[in-house]
Amino acid sequence: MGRPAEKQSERRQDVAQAALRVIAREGLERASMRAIAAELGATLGVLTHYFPNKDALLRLILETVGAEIREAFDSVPLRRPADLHALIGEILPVDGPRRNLWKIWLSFAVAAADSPALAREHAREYGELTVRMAAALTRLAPQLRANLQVQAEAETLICLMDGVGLHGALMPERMPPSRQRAILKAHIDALARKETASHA
Amino acid sequence: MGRPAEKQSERRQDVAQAALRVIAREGLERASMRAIAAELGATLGVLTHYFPNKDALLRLILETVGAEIREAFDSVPLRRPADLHALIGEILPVDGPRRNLWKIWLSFAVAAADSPALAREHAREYGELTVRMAAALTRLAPQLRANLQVQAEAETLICLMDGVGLHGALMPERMPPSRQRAILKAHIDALARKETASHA
DNA sequence: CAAATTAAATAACATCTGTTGTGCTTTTTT
DNA sequence: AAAAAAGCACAACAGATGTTATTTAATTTG
Repeated sequence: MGRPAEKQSERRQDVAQAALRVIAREGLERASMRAIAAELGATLGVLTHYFPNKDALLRLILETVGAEIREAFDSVPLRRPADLHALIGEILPVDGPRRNLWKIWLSFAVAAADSPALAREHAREYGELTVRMAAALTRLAPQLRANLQVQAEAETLICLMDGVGLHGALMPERMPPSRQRAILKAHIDALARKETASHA
Repeated sequence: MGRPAEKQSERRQDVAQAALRVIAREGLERASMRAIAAELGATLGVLTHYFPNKDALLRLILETVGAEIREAFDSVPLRRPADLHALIGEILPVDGPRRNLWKIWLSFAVAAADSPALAREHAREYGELTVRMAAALTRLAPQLRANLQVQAEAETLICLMDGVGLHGALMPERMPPSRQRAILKAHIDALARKETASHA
């Protein structure tokens, strides 16, 4: 009863999936209504029937991508600090599908800068990711550095992932999967290193 | 004599600056030829006279932004590790102009994913940044961690900056300047901490 | 089975896009 | 001063875009 509870009549998702394929293949700016309809093997009528306008369609796509990222996050059980390696391996753009997901995600991030509606949705998704990351670090806290600031480290980790993901998705030659993993492994290992009590 | 040495007849730069203002204000996708011409207080004739097509104009803009970022990089003398704080303060999206620069930069990063011409220019700029960062760390090496891998740490630092910059530029409420600086300060301080000899 | 709702195709719209061509004015060159 | 070139405005183009009817077919409801 909390949320609007719009009915998601399957076909809406078909449209969203077709749109995702177009965006992944040709970019967000070339994902026109007609291109999406063609990808679906249908006509504009379908799109206009299920969505009041293009913005509504784009919002559903953003939500869909956000859900996929959240699922990837939740699919990894976090018991030991080393499990964070599996988590980042599940999320980073290490293969075609994941590169596409990142590409789309970043497209929306940029587009959201000029669209309040998208920006709201986008900020919400990031909020959920941060909460998840902070929860993960809290759960692992006993096995991490003693004086670790969970909230701050969660944000840092997300920023580092976004930076590596940005390079990995948009410049794969310069930032191949091996280097993506190496960078985040080094950072995570530093979190798990209990000996040093920092400078203070 | 190394580079093509195209003459940059001032007016070309005027066009580029007008385009930059439009992109900063309304986003890359809404930066049409006509919008740029209007911003310049002229007509389409000016643009078509100085540029063979829109792509050439966009490439000049990307190059201009890259030059600004490089200048910011070079404006900070790096003698002590703490100077890195000043460097990141000079580059990160901590105020309006710099947020705009990042927004434009990220727009091009995403657009480059579907435009080979832009991608080449973009990769070149990133190459130069990485070289600069690696050179900076090499210069500071004697005052940093003993077993520090310069190239790897330079890439990590750039990724972290890009991640923080992405959040700072596109979601300023969630990533204000203070937090941007805090995140990078923590990372840089860890590089400068000489005591710990790591795990090996 | 009839009526009503849903699904989808088709066509038309006004607007915006990058590009091209033409002509006028100013500046530079010879 | 004559000739040439550069700078730029203006108009027109073909095509794409989101949106809005209008119609026809399929499905559900009574």
